[in-house]
Amino acid sequence: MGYKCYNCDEYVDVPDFTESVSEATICPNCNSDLHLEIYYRCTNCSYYYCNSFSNCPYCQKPREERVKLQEINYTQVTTKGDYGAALAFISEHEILGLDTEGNSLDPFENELLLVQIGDETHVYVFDYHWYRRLAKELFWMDSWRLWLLQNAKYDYKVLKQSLGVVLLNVFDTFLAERILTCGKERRNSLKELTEKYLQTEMDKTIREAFYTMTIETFDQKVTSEMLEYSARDVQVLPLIYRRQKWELQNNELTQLADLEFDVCKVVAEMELRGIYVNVWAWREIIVSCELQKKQVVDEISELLGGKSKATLTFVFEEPAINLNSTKVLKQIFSSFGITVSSTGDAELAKISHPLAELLRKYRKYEKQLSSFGESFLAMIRHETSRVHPSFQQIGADTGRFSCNKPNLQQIPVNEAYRKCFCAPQGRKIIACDYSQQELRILASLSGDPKFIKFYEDGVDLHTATASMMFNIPMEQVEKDKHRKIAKTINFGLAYGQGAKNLGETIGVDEQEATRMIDKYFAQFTYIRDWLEQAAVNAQRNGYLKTLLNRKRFYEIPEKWDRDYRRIMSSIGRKGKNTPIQGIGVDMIKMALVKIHQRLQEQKLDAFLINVVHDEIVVEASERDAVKVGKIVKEAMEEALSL
DNA sequence: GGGCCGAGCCAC
DNA sequence: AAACGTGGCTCGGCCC
Repeated sequence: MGYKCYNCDEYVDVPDFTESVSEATICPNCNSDLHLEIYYRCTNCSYYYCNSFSNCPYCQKPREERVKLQEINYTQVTTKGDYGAALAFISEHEILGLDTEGNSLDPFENELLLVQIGDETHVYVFDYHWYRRLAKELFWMDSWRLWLLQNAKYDYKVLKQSLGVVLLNVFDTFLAERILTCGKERRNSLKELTEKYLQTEMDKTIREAFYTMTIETFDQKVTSEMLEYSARDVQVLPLIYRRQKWELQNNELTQLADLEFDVCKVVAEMELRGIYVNVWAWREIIVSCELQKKQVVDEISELLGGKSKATLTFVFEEPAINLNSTKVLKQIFSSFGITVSSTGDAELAKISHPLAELLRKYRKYEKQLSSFGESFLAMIRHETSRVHPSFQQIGADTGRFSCNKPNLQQIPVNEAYRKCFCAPQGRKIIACDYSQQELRILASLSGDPKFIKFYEDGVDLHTATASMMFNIPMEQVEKDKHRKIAKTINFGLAYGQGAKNLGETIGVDEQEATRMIDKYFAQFTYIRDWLEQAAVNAQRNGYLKTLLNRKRFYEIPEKWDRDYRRIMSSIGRKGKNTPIQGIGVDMIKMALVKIHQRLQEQKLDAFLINVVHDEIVVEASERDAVKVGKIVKEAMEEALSL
């Protein structure tokens, strides 16, 4: 690939001119910047080229000029005439941008101030005088209309919460961009999308003015500038949509995008519903934790008190020593003549000193009290008496959800905590998870006949693996010896775990662990080969795909990078894991959509409340619980075949 | 006093 | 030298 310097017309050869090129290259002739980030993609042959060509260098098709934003053309609906014109305009268009403005990002506190609807030619802005009427008279759920939104989850929640309106077909430019660039730097804001696709600057600071307003002060405070910028947010949506749609089609990602857009609505509903927490039971855990923590702290004080002031001066400094500080802990250990590189649990376990043991206990209670203590309860909303977490639908680059405020995907497995997530009076919780989902995916992807047979025969997988590895009959497999090793390897597999780490987990040296791994792979050659091939593909191609074509990019370092080997081996491990995790994601997301649809179709008193990677949680009335359980099970099983 | 980052630890 | 994938939360500690 080559291009001309825009300054001196020198022709420069550049190895790979791709979408991801962002840094400017210097022209060897005149030293001016070549601005590689300005690129065009041929609409005929998909070839990328820079702005020094007026025709595609590959197929000669004339360059398609960048979309120029027209002057913003908007109407604030203030009269019946405006309203009528707006409704007529909307009913004529099957693809429309949609956005809302309010005074809070929290849908429970948000006061809806504006609803903007339109396309690149015209935007109608509805304020509180009109949007309620609009909500009644506009058929939002028209199945023939596609709503374009940036971060549809938010507006879906706001519209449902404020106006009781539900959107049917959505295209989310935020999610579309995430799908197109997964693994690359995240630049998904409307401002960044506008810069990328439309080469236009967008000022988002005006938005902040809405946060200072209420419906009462709206009429006095609103300015034409604010209206104009709210309209601008909608104007750009159809333009961005067209380019993203084209990119999605080219990458065979349309099906995946449609799935994610469906999931988006499910997630919005899930966040609005929230999940019930038994506050009383939760507080019981806190109280018992505090008691036990106090005991441990007392024991530690006693232990440290025995040291003389001379060697432990820092211990007696005010305020009392901070056991949460790793710096202080290291000092304390050194005063006992123990040097530690880390104060993590694995290190502490190796130290045979009463302090280490006490600290491990202290850590446990401290973690429970800080992350899962009163701060968790503070997130319960008084409006619903439930916690309403925020799910990031493609939070991880593998496609997995992430979750925060609170993160319901990291509740301790401890029964006491899990029991707190119960159903309110007269309702039931239904939770289903895939059994050994990722291992089964690996078995299927690799096609390993021995592994698959284990599953078909329904034997205990880890025992069978051990029997095969050590060449002994199943009956002779010892649980704490052979099976434990097999189980650890099975789980470490999908992550690309190495000998050193395996050795530490099962308590043997690195050499011995290497032998174990060799024995394992000697039996399961298909798995060995598949994992190796996945790693190579990731390193060679710079991306990997799942069965639904979900694509994750890897940034391949330059060969001369001094971290080249480290980064490449990391990409290899990610490559082994990504298809496995990613296919798990495809499955659970398909199941979510199916469950949501069927619960609605059958008008059951039930709704989704949580999803934890391979587990789906539904809350249902006692009356419908059995039916709902069946639906969840069936939907999850159907997704298995993808 | 807020932003940022690493350490440590919770989950799958 | 590191060598286990994907996240979020809280804390200490450093910087401005």
